[in-house]
Amino acid sequence: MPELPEVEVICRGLRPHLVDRVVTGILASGKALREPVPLDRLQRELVNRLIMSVTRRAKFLQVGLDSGAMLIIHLGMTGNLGFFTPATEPAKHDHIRLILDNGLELRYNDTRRFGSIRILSPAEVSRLEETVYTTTGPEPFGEDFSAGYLFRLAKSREVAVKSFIMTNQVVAGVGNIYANESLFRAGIRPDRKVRSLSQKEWAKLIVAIREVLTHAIECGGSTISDFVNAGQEKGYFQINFKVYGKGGMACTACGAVIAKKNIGGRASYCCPKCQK
DNA sequence: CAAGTTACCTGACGGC
DNA sequence: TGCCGTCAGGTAACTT
Repeated sequence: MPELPEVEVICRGLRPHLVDRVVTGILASGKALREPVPLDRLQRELVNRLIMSVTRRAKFLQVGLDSGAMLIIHLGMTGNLGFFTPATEPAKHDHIRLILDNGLELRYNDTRRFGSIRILSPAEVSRLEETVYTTTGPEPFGEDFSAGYLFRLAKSREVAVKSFIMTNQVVAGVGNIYANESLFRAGIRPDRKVRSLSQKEWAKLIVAIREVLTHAIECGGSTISDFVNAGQEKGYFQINFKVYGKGGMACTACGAVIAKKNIGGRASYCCPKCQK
């Protein structure tokens, strides 16, 4: 489900309700996510600590505690977080419930259980990039995500540009939807081999990625089937999709038929006329 | 070493 | 009605 915009929307929704709160208890389904839920460590290192910050790195949510420890949550494909009253009946696939000191609960729901929850000690937090983020590249809004960086990284490689920008080590947070949409916005075909792109095309693609992600965040993310923010509201960027999920339909810019093909095992869409 | 494939898990949908 | 194959927003661990 969530790519960078959806995680950012959830992050912004969580922050005002979590900062200055204390987790007073934890309930878990007992089912493992991508990794087993470290319930004992959570009881010891999360419960009764004051929450200081809620931030995002790539598609990870980072909850900073007054001890210097940090809770790190990844939503996988179907993960979601929201606030509920204790009286609200738990939903199917609610796996973790954090009881808060303001009478609400933060619930983590994840149908496919591809997400993860980790707790890091202050020592581990000080080595975040070498530990959790070893395969996580630059943030798309950071200054080290530049045309020169991409050109150098790509010059001796043959992979399709769409697979390349979906690789977290290249740039963090761009998944299938926003890779398709960004390449349309940049006028670049998704199956172009990366070594064929000029510095100018990389510069154009960077601008397109930033604009698409920014617009999606402003729209509250994209709701394909079930994404909701922390307040259980849907996003509406999907009404702005130009190519994603539109195979066989007319391009809104030129009227040509949007093509669908498989690139690197993922559904890929492009306008054969607008994208070169 | 880069690039392609498989695996993790549940559910929705279309075809028969 | 149900069974089967396919597909889905992610990513790490394989294989080639």
